[in-house]
Amino acid sequence: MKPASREAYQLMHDGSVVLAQIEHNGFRVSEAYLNAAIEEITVREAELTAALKADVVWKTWAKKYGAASKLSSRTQLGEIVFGVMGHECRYKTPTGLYAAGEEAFDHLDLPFVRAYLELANLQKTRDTFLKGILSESVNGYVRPSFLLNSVITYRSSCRDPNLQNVPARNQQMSAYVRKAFVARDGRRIVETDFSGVEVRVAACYTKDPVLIRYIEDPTTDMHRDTAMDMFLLTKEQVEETRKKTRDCAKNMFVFPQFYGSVYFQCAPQIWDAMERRDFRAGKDGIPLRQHLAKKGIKTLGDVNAGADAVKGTFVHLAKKVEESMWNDRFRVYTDWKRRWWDEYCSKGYVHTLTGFLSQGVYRRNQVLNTAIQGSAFHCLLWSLVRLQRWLNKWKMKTKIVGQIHDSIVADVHPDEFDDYLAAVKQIITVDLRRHWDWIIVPMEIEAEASEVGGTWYEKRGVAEDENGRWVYKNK
DNA sequence: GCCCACCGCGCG
DNA sequence: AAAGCGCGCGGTGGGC
Repeated sequence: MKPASREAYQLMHDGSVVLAQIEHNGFRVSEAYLNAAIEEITVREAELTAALKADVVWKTWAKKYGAASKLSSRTQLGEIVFGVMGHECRYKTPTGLYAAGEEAFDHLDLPFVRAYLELANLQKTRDTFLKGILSESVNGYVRPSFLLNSVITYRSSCRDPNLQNVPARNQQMSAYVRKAFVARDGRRIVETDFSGVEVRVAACYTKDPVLIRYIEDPTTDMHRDTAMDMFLLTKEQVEETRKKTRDCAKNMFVFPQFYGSVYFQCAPQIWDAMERRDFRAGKDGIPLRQHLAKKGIKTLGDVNAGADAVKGTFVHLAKKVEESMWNDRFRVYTDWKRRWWDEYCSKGYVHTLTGFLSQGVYRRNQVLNTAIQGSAFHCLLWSLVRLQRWLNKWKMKTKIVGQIHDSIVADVHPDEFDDYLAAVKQIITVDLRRHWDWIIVPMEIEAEASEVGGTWYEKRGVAEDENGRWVYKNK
């Protein structure tokens, strides 16, 4: 860890102080709720376990492992499904075992495995999250440790409990866990996020004009454009199926590509998602795989090592999309990647825009990512320091209770609600840009809030009305 | 009983 | 041929 400028050191110092304040504040949790939820899952676990053990697959399992049979063993699951039952194995672990994570079964349609994964998900919910939070609760508050000195990119980490991996994407999991986090009496949970801060910071490093345009012009959308290329759809067809096609392009292609993934890794997951989640060519369109078939793309194609992408396969299309993304659309970004990597190779280190030194042995993708990830977090950290000082200055009742890489969670007093959100907005969209002149794109926030006395699960989007009041968005 | 590497999976 | 960034946590399986 090396803050290489006085300013960088100051940020670590001030950041440590504000994170300590957040730890001291603590996040309120409901122990009664946690106990009830744990109990509920345990009942469902028994039912699901019984159903699995009545399945014919379990007979096969017992034949192979006998008394050593263990339903919770992924190693055994992989051996049964791929080894004994002989289903096609697409992924191996680095040590040569059958990979048995969820994506290893994406191409299969086995009821036993579906039920197995549902059970595993419930157990994760209970054992990692609900029990983990409960065991850290003291008098109804958890006080996680935020670390600023442990992460290679100069981000923070969080532990005991980790507030930075609380379920959000899966509805059931999210509901189970986030309902445990409650506002203090008479307060509202408020969460404010930087929108797309890593992409914005990447634009600051690379100065790619196309990326900057995507950020500045709200009528453009790089994920939509990528979905059009990837699925051979019109803009309207993508918009009509936005939640599926556009978000798939975003999460399974664009983001992985920014992290340094490659087409033959992205393609299989997208190909499976298309079928599994019933993607269509427009609102009342035909299934996407049929649509692609009409355009001459009938199969996934060979994604194994050394395979050539054959024309007329989806892998080939993904390869073309990748080439146009990096050689054409984001040409300047690509040039930056080459220069950044060359600089690291010749000097053995790089400096971040926020004044930190990244030195050590890195792979290419790590070097390209480290500075961007760190600087993006430093935008949040600097804002957090400013926000806490503002709360102190005006002796506000509101307390910051957590931080999740690019978002701030607070227990906000209703009297302070509008002022608090106005302050966050001012700090992030105006003050931050004044403080760092390397920020050459706008910064924006999104805000969500619960009702008074609500939970972290109940938060809904809020926006500023013409009178400066922050109200719930449509419905 | 403890330690450790590996794996899978939650988040940004 | 290539092989997605950064974390924390719990379980398995092997070893002592």
